Amino acid sequence: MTATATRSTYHHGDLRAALVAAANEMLEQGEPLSLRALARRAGVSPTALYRHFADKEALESALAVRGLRDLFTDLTAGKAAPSTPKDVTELGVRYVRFALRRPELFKLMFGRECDDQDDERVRAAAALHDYLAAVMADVFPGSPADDLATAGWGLAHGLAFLHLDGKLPKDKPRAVDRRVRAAYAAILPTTN
Amino acid sequence: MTATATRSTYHHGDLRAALVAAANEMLEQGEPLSLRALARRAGVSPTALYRHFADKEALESALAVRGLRDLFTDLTAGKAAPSTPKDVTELGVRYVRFALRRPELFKLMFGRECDDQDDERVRAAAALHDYLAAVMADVFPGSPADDLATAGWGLAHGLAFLHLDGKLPKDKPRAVDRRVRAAYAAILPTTN
DNA sequence: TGTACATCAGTGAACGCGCGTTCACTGATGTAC
DNA sequence: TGTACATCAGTGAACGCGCGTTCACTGATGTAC
Repeated sequence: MTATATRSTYHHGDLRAALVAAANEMLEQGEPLSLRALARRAGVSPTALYRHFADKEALESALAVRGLRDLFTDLTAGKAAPSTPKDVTELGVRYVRFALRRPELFKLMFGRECDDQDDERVRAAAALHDYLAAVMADVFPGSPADDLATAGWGLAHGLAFLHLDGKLPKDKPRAVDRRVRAAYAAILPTTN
Repeated sequence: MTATATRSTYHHGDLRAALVAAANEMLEQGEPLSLRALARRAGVSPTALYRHFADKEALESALAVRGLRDLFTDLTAGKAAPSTPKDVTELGVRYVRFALRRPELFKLMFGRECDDQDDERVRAAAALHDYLAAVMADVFPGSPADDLATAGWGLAHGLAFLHLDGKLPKDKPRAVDRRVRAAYAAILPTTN
């Protein structure tokens, strides 16, 4: 199933999957995404990509969808539904961790106007947003859930980008976690 | 004093200032910054820029410094020192407005690892950060001012980018203001 | 006041680069009879 | 079971693009005597 399975055949086997995997590797290593570089990494001619993606934007959209789903999974995995302000804080911590672990993917997902023609992408983004709003409504009943969700998301997003772009120090992951927790603690209602 | 004052002379008069102004125009119009496009807009050969800036990064740094100072001015202008949570909220509103009014400049200032060799730039960024921390210490005495400043900044920054990148609707400026206010109101301690 | 000359601020052509994309193609695969 | 042929998934060369930057240059300016 891996890229090596059908190695040395002219036909690749599952080039599309291999391309997505290679693109993710590049993004995780902080390399900017270029089709030519991607083809090089996948050991294939630049033209071959066009068998599987209409153009660069289509590839990026596919990656963004995958990223949105991964983020959603990261946020929801392994925990019961968040029910306390502390749980909300941990959501923020995970959000920032994701951004720092996969910086270029994160920028690809969020750091540009997105292609709203892509249904899958719209749905993946909406799922994320709805989930956050639902959590907030649960944790802070009575408050306007939408405003809280916007605030909670905005804070996580801002902290993520400030770290990503070197405006807050990101050298030590533990220190980043601590800073995120402190920020949420300083600000969330009923937390202190 | 404007670019037209010494028009049609071989020597420009004040090309450096004209370049910075033209670059600001480009950024405000959402055009990506390229030296060649900038030269075109300034009506000058691409080589001429190198009389005034060592390279592209130097130009960008100069623009970022200017942007940081403008933002600082925007935040502090026309008001007494902020003293209430409401004042803090207005700071956030102004921050987001700045980002939406000058999107490319904002991304230039914040949306990348910056050149910390540039003393002016480091100082301008520090001034901003110190100011926010001081305001927070004033408005919320007793709370850990640094954490609050990080949170307040992070929230403004996140809301700015979410709007900028189309994750929150930015069509109507008034609606954006309202959304920012609501987010701060939902979250700031002692505000509600 | 006029001239010689250094300096300064531009020009125009050219460089090499990596990019996304298109073109005409060919080798491998699968299917119908 | 074997063969003919359509289809599919790649290749390799080439396109035009805008970019940042360098080079050798020239026209304008200012200064010393």
